[in-house]
Amino acid sequence: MYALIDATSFYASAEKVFDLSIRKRPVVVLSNNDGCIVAASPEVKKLGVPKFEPYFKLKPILDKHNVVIRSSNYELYADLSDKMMAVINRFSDQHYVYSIDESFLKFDGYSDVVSSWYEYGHLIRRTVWRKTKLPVGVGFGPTPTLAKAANHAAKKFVGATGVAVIDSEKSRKQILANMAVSDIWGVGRRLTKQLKLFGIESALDLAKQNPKMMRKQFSVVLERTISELNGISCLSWDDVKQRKKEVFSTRSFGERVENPFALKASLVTHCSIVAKKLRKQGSLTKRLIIFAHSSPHEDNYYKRSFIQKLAVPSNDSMVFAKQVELVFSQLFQPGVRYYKAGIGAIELEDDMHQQIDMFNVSDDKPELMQCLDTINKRYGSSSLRVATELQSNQWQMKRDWLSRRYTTRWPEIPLIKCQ
DNA sequence: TCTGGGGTCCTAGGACCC
DNA sequence: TCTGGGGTCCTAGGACCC
Repeated sequence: MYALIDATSFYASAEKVFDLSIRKRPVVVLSNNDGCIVAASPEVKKLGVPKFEPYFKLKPILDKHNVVIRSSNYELYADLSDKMMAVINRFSDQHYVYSIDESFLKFDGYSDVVSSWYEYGHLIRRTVWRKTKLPVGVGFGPTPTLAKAANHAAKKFVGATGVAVIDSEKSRKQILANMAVSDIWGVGRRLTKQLKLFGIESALDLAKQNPKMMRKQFSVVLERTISELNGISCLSWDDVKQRKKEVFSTRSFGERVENPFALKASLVTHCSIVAKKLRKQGSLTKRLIIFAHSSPHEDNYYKRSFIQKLAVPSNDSMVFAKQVELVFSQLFQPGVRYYKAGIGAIELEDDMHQQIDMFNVSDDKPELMQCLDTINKRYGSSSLRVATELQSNQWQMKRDWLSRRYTTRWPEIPLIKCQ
């Protein structure tokens, strides 16, 4: 049995944890740079505000309903996420954190201990709420895809209680019949449109299709989804937990950047972020993508990108930074109003199975990186940095409605006023 | 006044080679 | 008589997710 647990409108709910004055009010959270709406509390969803639309387009509606606006406070969300995951972790010996607000639990041999999954789900919900003041939904199913579907039912169906279980043919059919195909994990806009041509509207319609035929017509991915919907596990636990095959760090700028120091500082910062992610999952990269471009919404769109092959696979921040240094004079074009830049690591390898280099040309300093990670983990992620990152901060993002970082900064700790 | 997220994976198509 | 393969690598763009 699998469970999928996720927080309801996580960012918006996270904003409400320490700010009681907005607990009952409609709240939206904007993406980096206050660009788009990325989270909306249930009160806002009722107004029909679409997600991922630019904020400035929806401002009139939001103002009209007196909606609270917040910038992404990623430091706060990441910390609350850690706390939430720590609580969820108690409920199974197999736990995989799938995203900042979602995680899978797997239960092998729990049937003797758990008499009712439904009750168990509510126990999880209550415990997470008591410990973190975050509302979560819990879905159980025999495959990851069905657990996802149950989670959807737990939150969206009429009379939903926050927990739903698929543990019989009856419950499976009932939930899938009431679910649109577009709500299935892995079925997006395009596929929905194509499936409609086949008369496939509900999740159950899709589940009834012949997997082999659908593979021919569409893809292996859809074949797997169909099997999963029928309770046949295709995504093994290891698949779900698979290492990333590529890792990126990109950011658009708060204001257009024309200063080369600012552009370089941003790229080197992305190097550090990517390298850290690689070290965390135990990977090395053979190739690095380095890119920067102007706004695609403006005239004279300018984009350059470089693919750098590394002599020896690496996950060293300094080695990556050196690659930026190598291409920078070709990358930077004076007069271009840069809008966004980033770094990507592609062609990843396992760092445990590396061939030793005969000529020892590697510049990697694993001990230094380990030391850097340890210090940054203990004293905050920006304690120790590559000097180039600090040459300019003119590329930082815009965050006009940032809340306090209640749990990670002493000066911003919540205050309780006593009368 | 002007404003438009971030991450990962897959696929189609072209270049190039034998 | 008329016809013409298959593999690898690279890249851009798109699909999908949150």
